[in-house]
Amino acid sequence: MATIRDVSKLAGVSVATVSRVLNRSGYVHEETERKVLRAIKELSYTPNFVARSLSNKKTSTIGLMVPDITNPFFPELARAVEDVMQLYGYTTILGNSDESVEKEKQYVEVLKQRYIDGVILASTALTADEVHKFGVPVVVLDRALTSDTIPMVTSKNREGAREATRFLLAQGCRKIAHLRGPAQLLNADERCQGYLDIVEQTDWFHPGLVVAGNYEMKQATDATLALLKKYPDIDGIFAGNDMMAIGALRAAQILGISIPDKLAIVGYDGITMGEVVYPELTTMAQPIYDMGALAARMLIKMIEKQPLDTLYYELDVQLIERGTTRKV
Amino acid sequence: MATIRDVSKLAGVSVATVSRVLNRSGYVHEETERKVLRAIKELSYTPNFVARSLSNKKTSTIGLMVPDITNPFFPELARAVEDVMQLYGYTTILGNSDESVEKEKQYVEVLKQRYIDGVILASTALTADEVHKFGVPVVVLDRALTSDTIPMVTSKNREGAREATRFLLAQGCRKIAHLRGPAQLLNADERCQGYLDIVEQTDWFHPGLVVAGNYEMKQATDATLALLKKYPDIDGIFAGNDMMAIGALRAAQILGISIPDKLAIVGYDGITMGEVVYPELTTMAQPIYDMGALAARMLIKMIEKQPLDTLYYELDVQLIERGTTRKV
DNA sequence: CTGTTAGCGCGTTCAA
DNA sequence: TTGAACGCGCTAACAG
Repeated sequence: MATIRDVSKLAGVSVATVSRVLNRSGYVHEETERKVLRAIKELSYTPNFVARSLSNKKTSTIGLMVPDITNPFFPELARAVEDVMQLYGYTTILGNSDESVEKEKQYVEVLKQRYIDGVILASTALTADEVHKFGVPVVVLDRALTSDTIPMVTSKNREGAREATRFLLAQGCRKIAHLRGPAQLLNADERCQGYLDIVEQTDWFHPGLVVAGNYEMKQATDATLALLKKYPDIDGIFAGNDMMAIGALRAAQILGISIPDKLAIVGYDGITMGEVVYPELTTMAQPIYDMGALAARMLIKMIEKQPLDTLYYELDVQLIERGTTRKV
Repeated sequence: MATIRDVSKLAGVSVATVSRVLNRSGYVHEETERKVLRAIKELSYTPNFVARSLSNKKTSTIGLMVPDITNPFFPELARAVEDVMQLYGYTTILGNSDESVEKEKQYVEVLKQRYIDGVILASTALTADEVHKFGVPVVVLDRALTSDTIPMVTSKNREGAREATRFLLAQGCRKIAHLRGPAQLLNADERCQGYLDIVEQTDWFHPGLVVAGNYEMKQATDATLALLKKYPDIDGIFAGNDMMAIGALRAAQILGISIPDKLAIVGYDGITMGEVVYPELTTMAQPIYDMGALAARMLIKMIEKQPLDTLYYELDVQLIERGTTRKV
């Protein structure tokens, strides 16, 4: 690998000059620039990022922490982040935290040793304080922590949940249950709240219609089986995420309940899996890709010290009507 | 951030000595070591990887190139790679190539600038020659290129396809079709070959039973719709991957063909999506996680200049019987 | 406009 | 067993 020194010799100039044309910093005579460029081409020189990083303290590398890339919500997010980063000349390091606060902190430490420029935390369980201590630019994605100083992007969980529930009502459902997500997660709370906003005042509502879940399919299947056994007159289910909605669908299929005629189901997320089940899942879709891309853009701005016009983005969600609800 | 110099001052020794205890290289008096360790702790010093990399030419970072992390086969692979890398103190950079040879090459160049230690290429379209030119350790995963000098891990595609087809036969299927993968991919060829090995000599076989596909669901649905219309007596389908198998299942559902009674389906891969459809997909499962983990281990060995006992691993596949085939 | 030189933080001879 | 000093490749003053 040729170095900047080789180039400077071949071009008959100093390394500083080469550095200048490389970084478009400072003045360089046109003629000189041409010579340098020619030398660069001839040696097929490419600057060494590590050396540059050492003096710069900038690596053009960011970290993306997800709970588990295997969880169907995150690949699309990761894709979006990577796409944008790539576009701006950044490289992205992937980390799985398994929802463990410890692993997450530890990972960030490792990344800091490597002079990482910034971090995107998807679905973190960290507190705002802990995040501040990192000392590197951070954007938080999805399951937000509560803070008005940390840049964040989410979707309109509560409003989306309301809309989904209203939709079920409009479909003619007269007893709607909710499979809620894990208690520690803010977004699970918000979605549950949205559901309650709509149904709490109805004459048929009672707390037994809200069932605890963990965002996973298997558990949701079992829970739904039990739920439908106890309350056979339930004719609508709003699930806190798509995986649980699919779990509910599975339960209905096991019980031979016809979907969507006897039971309508609406999920939340808009992951691809909703399209492979049959009937296909009606869902309140988050703009997953957009969320990732936006977070990436925000982070880049922070890294490059540009001002953020908004610190907190709450993106719109959109109902996608498919087979698990009736056409109206 | 404290530097090695700060530590050396506090401990009253030279930076060389600190370096020695840090890397367990050379002799250090026990007493001296204690002093150094104490200073390190006191300053909560942690070595700067970038500086270390510059003199080392080693970054403890590897690149993982996948066609698209959004494709359900790859998250599990990525997870495995990341887990192992993490375990050995490496960090992994994720890249999506979109199957483009150009993007892939370009990405590797970027990574080389960053002194990446090695690369795992999942499903590459590069030739052996091109890979050699990289000049960094490489392990190729999944859709192998043909070369006996590049370390590689795959699964027993041909044998697995045979077994899957035989299984369908044993189920009593009397006319089995095959949805094959893209022509450029070696593994698609191998799986198709395996299918042919079994059925070519039967009296019912004819080339019309092999249908071209692209490993995607939508196209497989359409293809299957057409296929079943043309040959209504098909009672078994072996798909080149799970997504196409799910597409076939969807086609059957649309046509109201009862699965598995009238039509049995077997996929290939063992991705999680096979478990969310109903009936659940019978599939010839690859040990995806193991493949990723193995590739990661191989790469680490190469990086650390340890000898590889085997250059080419072909892991066993395993039939997972689920709902799209009858119980025998 | 251009060159010299001092860091960036750490590893590694080479002497002592 | 320890320390001084140079090199890794590049950026950024500071002089000219």
